[in-house]
Amino acid sequence: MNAGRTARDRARAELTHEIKDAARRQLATEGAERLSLRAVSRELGMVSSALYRYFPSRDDLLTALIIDAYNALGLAAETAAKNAGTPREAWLAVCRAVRIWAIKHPQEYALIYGSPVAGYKAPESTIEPAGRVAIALLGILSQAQASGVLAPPEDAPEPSGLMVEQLGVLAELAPGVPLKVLARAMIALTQLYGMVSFELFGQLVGTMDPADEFFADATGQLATFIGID
Amino acid sequence: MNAGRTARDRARAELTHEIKDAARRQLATEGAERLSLRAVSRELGMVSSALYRYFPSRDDLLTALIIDAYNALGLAAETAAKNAGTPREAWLAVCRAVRIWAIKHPQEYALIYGSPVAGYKAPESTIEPAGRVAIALLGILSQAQASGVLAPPEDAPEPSGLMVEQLGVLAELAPGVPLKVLARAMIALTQLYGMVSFELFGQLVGTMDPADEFFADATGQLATFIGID
DNA sequence: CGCGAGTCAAGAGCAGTGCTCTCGATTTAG
DNA sequence: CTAAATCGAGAGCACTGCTCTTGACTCGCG
Repeated sequence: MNAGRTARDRARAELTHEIKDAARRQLATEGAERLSLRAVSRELGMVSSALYRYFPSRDDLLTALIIDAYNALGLAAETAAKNAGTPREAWLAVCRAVRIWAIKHPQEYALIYGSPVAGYKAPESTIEPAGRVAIALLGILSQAQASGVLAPPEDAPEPSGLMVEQLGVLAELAPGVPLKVLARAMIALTQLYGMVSFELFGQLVGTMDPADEFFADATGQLATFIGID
Repeated sequence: MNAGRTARDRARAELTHEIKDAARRQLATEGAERLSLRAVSRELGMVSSALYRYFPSRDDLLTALIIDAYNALGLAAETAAKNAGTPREAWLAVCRAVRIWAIKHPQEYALIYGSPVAGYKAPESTIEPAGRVAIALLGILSQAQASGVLAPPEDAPEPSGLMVEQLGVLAELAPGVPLKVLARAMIALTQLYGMVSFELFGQLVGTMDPADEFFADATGQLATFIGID
């Protein structure tokens, strides 16, 4: 617990949290690039310079929000995976969870999967939370493989060249899953985010919008494409 | 020709072009949200307020850049389609052209396919150039259908419900192409942009980066998935 | 040709931004 | 109890987008 810490430490942690909350509120209404330290400080009734005691720069505040967003999305994905039955249901549930979270938090989704913020360089600390969704999906594949419901399509080409070692990195997180299945999983993963981004960023207005049916169709077809029966 | 116009008109057109060029230069080095009207005006040796005679606001300048970017990408895609042999080669060539253009103009790609700019509402004038790549791909499908090299996979599910009329809009641009092929084409299209965005936005660093082989593999597999032999 | 209307760049100015530094007050730790 | 660390407040700097006014220039109509 935080009982061992001083009053100042607890106050600091609380204020840090309040700052992020206010920033998130402003993020939702104004968007990432209009997020203003001064506006946040105004909302909290403090002076703008005081914020710099908690976040050394605007970019650091953004980094904190980015990490929180990755973790929130990752948690949503992991929860969906845990509460599903068969591997196929779990895969589809994770895809749905990603989309639903994105629709519910469009600005935060844009923050992590949209264009990188102006010259902003993502620090090391973001890459671990950024991988949680992918890891959840790989875990489902691994489980499907173990329970024998993974039917690698014969017509899938065997990866070659550089891809062998690139997919090897993923294979460590999904032991026993054939490389050609992992290659198709990467295709499905990029399709998932392409589809969600298109929907959120208004790219399929006039065609597949609303995208509920298209989304269900696509994730289902790609699950089959991967070999999750 | 512009011979019929006055000296003032020609000067205005030229300056408009120079402003966009300078803005594009700054876009490439600074990113979209750090694009500054004052910096552009400084580079052109004029005063910031003078720019407002040419673009009523920063958003209007961005809109002009967005339209130019859509058109440049669309032109690249159409050129690739024209210079290819078989429909399958044309399809793959368009995919490659999109990726290459995106890599060569990352900030402009981010401008049109990244997160929408802060509260910026895309005007009507952007939707027509935005469709050029999709229309080029649909044209290839139509051509493949006409020349009999389109082999709609039997295992592809028949679209139902709302998707039927949504895909119907696309069907007008690709007459004769079965709806289930169009559904898979939309899957391939969203995958294409998801893959390119992931690569450009640094999302697959540590896994599939560099992405050349993965890109070739994915586009090839999805072309087959659609039924373009 | 001449002159009014339209167009232009320039400048000052407003409200807002991120960020730095200094200053007293408060709290912590030795 | 005292010295050090931390805190919020405030002033200030260099920016930003944008508006309004001013005086000069150019165009086209009569």
